[in-house]
Order: sequence, then C-alpha cells, then structure tokens
Amino acid sequence: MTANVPEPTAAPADRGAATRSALLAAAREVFTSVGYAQAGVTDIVGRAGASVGSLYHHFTGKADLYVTLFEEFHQSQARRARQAAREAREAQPGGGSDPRQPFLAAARAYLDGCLQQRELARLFVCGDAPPGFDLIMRHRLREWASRNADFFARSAEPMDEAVAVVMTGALMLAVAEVSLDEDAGHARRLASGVLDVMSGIGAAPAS
Amino acid sequence: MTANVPEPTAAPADRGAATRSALLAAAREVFTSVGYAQAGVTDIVGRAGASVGSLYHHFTGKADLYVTLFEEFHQSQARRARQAAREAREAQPGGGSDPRQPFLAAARAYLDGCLQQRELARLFVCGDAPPGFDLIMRHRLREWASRNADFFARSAEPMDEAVAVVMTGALMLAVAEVSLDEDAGHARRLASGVLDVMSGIGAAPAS
DNA sequence: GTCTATAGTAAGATAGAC
DNA sequence: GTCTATCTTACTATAGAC
Repeated sequence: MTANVPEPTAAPADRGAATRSALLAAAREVFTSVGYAQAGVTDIVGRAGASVGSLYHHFTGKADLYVTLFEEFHQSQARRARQAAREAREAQPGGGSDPRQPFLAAARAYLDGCLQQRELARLFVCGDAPPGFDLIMRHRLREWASRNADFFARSAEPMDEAVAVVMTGALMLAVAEVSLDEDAGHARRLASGVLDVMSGIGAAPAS
Repeated sequence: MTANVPEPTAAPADRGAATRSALLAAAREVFTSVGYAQAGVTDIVGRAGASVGSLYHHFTGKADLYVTLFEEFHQSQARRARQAAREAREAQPGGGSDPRQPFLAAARAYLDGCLQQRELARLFVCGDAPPGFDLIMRHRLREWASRNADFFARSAEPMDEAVAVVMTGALMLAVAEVSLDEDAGHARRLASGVLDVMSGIGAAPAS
C-alpha cells in the first residue's frame, strides 16, 4: 500500500507499449511522407524518440513495421465493414430477401474508409512496399471477401469460387484506384460505379 | 567482296545481342528457382557466362533484368490475345452482333498463356519482386484491358470506367490465382469459371 | 564497342553494456 | 527494455585491357 509507488509492476510494462506505439506512429509519418524504400530506420527511431535497438526489440525490422501498420489499418476497416453489414441486414424488410445487400454494404464501407484515410490507404497501394507485401495484402483481402461472400452461400450452393475471385479482384483494384485518385469527387463516383457493377454479378443468367 | 570476312560489322553487334539474350535466359532460370531477392547478380552472370560489367552495360541493374523479363512475357501474352480476339471477331456470324466475345476470347488466351508458361507467370505474382513492380504490372494490365475493352465502347457510350476496373481487377486476381495454383486441372476450371462470370458483367440491367 | 577485376557505399541487422 | 557502436552483405560504379 505504498502511495509513492503507484503500480510498480504495471508502469514498466506500459513504457514498453508506449515505445511501441511511438515507433508505429513515427513509421506512419515517415512512410507516408518519403515512402518505404527512402525511409531510413534512423529517421523513424529519431522521430519516435527511441533507438535502433528498441525497434528491433519490438519488431523484426523495417518491413515488420510496415506490415503491422497495414494489419492495424485492415482490422479497423474490417470492423467498420462488419458494422455496416450488420446494419444493412437488420434494415432489410423480410427475412433473407437479398443476401447480397450486406456484402455490398460492407464493400462500400471498406471503400469509404479508404477515402477517409486516403494518405494511409495510398501508402499500401502505391507500390513502394517491402518485398512480398502485395502477396500479404492480396491474401488478407481474399479471405476477407470470401468470409463476407458467405452471405451468398446461404441462398444456393456453397458460393462459387470464380465469383469470389471476380468480386475480390474488382474490390482490390477499386481500392487501389480510389486511394490513388487525386480528385476526391471522381474517386467517390468511381467507387459507387464499381459497387453498382458488382451488385449485378450474382444475378443468375436466365438459362 | 572479301569472302573470308563475312559481315565484319554485323558479327560484333550480334555478339552483344547474344550476351543480352544469355543474361535474360540466365536471369529467368535463377529468378524462377531461388526468387528475386535471393538471386545474386553474380549467380546470374555466372550462369550466363558473362560478367557483372556486361550486365550493367546492357541493363541498369538487377531490377531492370526482372522488369524486362516481364515486359517480354506480357508482350508475348498480348500478341496471343490479339490473335485470339481477331479470330473470335471473324468467327462471328453477323456484323458486330456481340462486341464482348473478342474481349473474352482475348482474356481466355491471356489466362491460357499463364497456364502454359506457369513457372514464369508464377514469378511475377509470387510477390518476390523489385520494389514498385506490382505498380508496373497493374499499369500494364490496366492499359491492356482498357484497350481491349474498347470493344464495349462501340455498342453504347464510351465504356464505363467502373466496368473496366471490375474487368481488369477480376482478370488480375485470376491471373495470380491460376498461376499459383498447384493443381493444373483446378486452375483450368477456375479460369473458365471466372470467364463465365465476366461474360455476364456487361449485361444491361433490365431497368 | 565489349568485357574483367576491383573498390565504394549505404542501410539494415546484431552484440553486448546499462 | 533501452541504447550505442559495429558489422556484414550485396548492389552499384569505375578503371582499364582486348
């Protein structure tokens, strides 16, 4: 019960977490301003008020810093999208009248998030990334879309793989084009247009 | 008219071209076996029977070697696709009965090429590439699809940009998935499925 | 004009003290 | 957990022979 030493065990642990956060924040600033390749590890630790050794204690290296930034961004995006899908599902009149609406709402939320956090989103699609990153991003979006597209499965057979590829591919390029577009208005219209086109894909051909 | 010295000026020039070809062939072998990052320039020039200086005479560096391999692959693919589009257009009964058929034939030819040159195609989508490469590849496929999708424009308004994004994105991911798939049969079926889905995209919604 | 051999350089990664 | 000093690696560039 010593009042002079508040949480003697918790404080040091928080200090590590604070360093980690500072490193991530600094990395975000440096990466978005000069790009990944140009960014030096020394620049990042300098801005974070930390040192090279700290960086390699918390992360495996520069690439890990970059990937971690993306993982956090993607998780945040997925949260928004999940929320939007839930609202769209509840807003529907009947039971499962149109299982595609939640997915489209989620995709719209994802694209909206890219528009709102434009600078960060641009970092991940500009092509200046650690080797193998686009594979990681592709995998994340692939599993995200496949999971959400399970809404389709409830209607008929277990969701055609080809439809998932088309949907995911379209979304991936839309994310890139929207994020890189200088004209915000044009980007917004493009996002809407892509969603319109995607909404027609599930339509059964009158065979 | 000296018969003893056949083309005294052409022979040295051919020698340079031969070195260049040898370097490209060696780079292809090394990259496809150990990947881009792991490949050393010394490995490449060693296998080519050339030297580091030769490499930097013909190319700007290791990245240029990789990009050149892709440009040649893509050009070859585009040639095949153009041929397939022409045949599809000529095979059509009426005049411009369905402007989508040539595009779909071209896309099918592109995917077929990836299946036939699987090892090389895999190199470009595995994620192990010089920084900024996926941006180059995206740009090439984007302009290729936009050019081919002009077939759509002949029917109504100047080709919706959103449709182009969906088509290109779908094709890009299909190329990646098909190239990386271990099971050749599954890859072939997936390619067909994606083309089927794409063929339904242009269909006018009954508004 | 083409190639060999050698040195430069820069940046990320690590070892070990505090 | 944090830091400083050091190292290693591999791409890049250049000088000079054929």
